[in-house]
Amino acid sequence: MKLEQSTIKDIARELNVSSSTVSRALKDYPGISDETKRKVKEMADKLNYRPNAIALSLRKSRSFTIGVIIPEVVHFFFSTVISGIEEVAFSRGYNVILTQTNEKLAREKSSIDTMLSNQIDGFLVSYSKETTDFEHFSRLLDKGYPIVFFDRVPEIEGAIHVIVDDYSGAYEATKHLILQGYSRIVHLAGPSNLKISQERIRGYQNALRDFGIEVNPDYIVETRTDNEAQKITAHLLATLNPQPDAFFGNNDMAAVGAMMACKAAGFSVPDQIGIVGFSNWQFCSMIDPSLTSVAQPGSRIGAKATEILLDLIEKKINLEDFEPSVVLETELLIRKSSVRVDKT
Amino acid sequence: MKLEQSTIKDIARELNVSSSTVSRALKDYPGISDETKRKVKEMADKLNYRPNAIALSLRKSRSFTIGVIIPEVVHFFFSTVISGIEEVAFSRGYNVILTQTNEKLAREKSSIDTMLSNQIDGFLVSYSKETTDFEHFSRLLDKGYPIVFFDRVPEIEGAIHVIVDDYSGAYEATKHLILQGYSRIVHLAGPSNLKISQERIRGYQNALRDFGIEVNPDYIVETRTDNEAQKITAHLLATLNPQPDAFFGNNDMAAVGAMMACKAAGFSVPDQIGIVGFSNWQFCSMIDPSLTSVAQPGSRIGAKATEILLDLIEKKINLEDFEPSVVLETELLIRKSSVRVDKT
DNA sequence: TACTCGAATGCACACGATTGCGGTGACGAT
DNA sequence: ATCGTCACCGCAATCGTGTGCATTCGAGTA
Repeated sequence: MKLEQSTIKDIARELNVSSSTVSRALKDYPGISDETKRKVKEMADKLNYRPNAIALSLRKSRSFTIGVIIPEVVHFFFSTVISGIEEVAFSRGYNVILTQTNEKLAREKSSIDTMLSNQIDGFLVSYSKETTDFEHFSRLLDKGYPIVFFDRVPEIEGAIHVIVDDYSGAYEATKHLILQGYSRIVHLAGPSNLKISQERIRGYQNALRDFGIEVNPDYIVETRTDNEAQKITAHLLATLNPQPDAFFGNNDMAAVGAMMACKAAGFSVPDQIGIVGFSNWQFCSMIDPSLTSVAQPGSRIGAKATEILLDLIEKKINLEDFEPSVVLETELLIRKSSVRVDKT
Repeated sequence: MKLEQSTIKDIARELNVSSSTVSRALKDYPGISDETKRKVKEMADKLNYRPNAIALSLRKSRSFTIGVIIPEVVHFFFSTVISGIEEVAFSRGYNVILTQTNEKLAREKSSIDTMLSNQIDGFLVSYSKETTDFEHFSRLLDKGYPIVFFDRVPEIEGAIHVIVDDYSGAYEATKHLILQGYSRIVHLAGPSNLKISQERIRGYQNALRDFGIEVNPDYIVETRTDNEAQKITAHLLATLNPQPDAFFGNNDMAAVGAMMACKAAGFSVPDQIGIVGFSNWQFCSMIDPSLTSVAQPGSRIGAKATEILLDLIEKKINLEDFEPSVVLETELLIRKSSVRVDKT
């Protein structure tokens, strides 16, 4: 029932030396005889010694732990980001402590608090949908706390971002639909307080304009939950005039919802109605027709954000002379849901 | 640029009292005057004091942190488990530190090492596919370290498990196919060293037997990666004699792969070939035809495992008088892929 | 012999919080 | 004047590790 780890003192006692000697011997300090080093290391091995990271953290005011704050774990995109984060953190010897906010601001704040208590070395944050005021972040930034935001990023001066090029992703998706002959394209948009939603709307609008299609505000509809896209689409199909012939979803769930609604209403996809999603979730290639989607490199986002954060922590880079925003390219993966054989 | 948190000493200095008094005042110890308590708390507030969890951990040999070791983060089932874990841990004041093994044994071991260094209070583990020897776990158990295994569980004496009833899940799925009139049912099985795979195979076999259908070993095929199910299915359709009329996948990816292969080969699902998956991934209801699947309550598994672990850590329960295995029920969600209109 | 010098090692404190034990001063009782 | 009591508070050790400085010891030198 004893969980006792052996400590440096145990080794010291066994060998009748002081703990300082043991500490130095283990780290190959000069000024310790080879003989002693050998004996210490042997004994450490024998006692199955593991340095107490907690004690180390206390001493160095460094925990070698980074805190990740995300809205939801059960979300394909975020899970890939986490994976990227974990990969880089592990390889550089850092631990990852994880919380999800479930899109709640209160939870976001309290997570930050407990992480601060735990002396984490830095934050990786994608904030909640409820978050409109960023004071709790800027306060940390002012104190010099390393934070890297990803995906959902606040407009705070000096805050470092890692994002995908939502604008051009949306632009390319919309352009693709236009080139396939669709013209009455509905955008099922995301929450308007998120910059990513705004950027995607902008990309959508500009693509339309560039091809001489008028932007109709009725064609931009905000969907809040994952499930309501289907209902909304059914409603739009029944009421919009002229009737839309394509749907561009802010995410894949919305796009799939739209697809189901179209099918249910008797339209064929892609012949009558084209559909494009955003995120390239796993199921895109599994559904019928397979869903064209804008791929976000989630794992690369996580990896890149983590690299920057750790560089900041280790002072390899300075906040001042650092490019505050890293933009990763998206990729439009064209599948069946948006490719018409007959392009009339 | 100062990250300095204020400490108990700072409060003490400001107020000209000793740090012990501050500590006691903050925790409402008796023997401290109300006046002092008030002043201390005020000052703590003013200095934005946050207790240093690291120092506390060192003192109490408790970190209020649990370690989660899973094969992969980017996996619908595991992400729901993580979500459940995080939920319970957060509500009980624990941190979650996360690593993925990517199915590598070496990574599993090294993760355990760093977590031990970090003095975590207990482990939640689903081991890697490479893991066949459990010595690194049983050694910890022998030392009295709290571990709760979930989903993939080792056969170690005294190890606590939280699993779903894979056997009856598979049994019900197979039974459902049989009742729908399918009889030549292929099982696309998982890695045979995992108990969950074995249990699912057993459920499949027993259902067949109970309905008087002979178990044909050729109809049980192991699929190792997520992507190969499609190829394997195509091959089976071309070579097996008699030709199968249903596929029961060890997971949803395999089932979808089978579905695509069937469609590609010109069979209609579910009329000619029935398909059932396992896990009830999000996309099950989004594909066409929607996929019948055995739902695993991932989030409940995570939550339950965490509750048990924390109870163990807090000695609310004893290993000795504890039911070592918690089995959660699965639920067969019947959708279109397995329901024939014409049951000939 | 006395002195210096370098190699090897120990002492003591720091990191931040907790806690058993003992100290201080006021006050009342004898 | 002495003692006991009580409320209130401080001292110092502790957790495990790292590190500046002092110490020890033996060898070498004048």
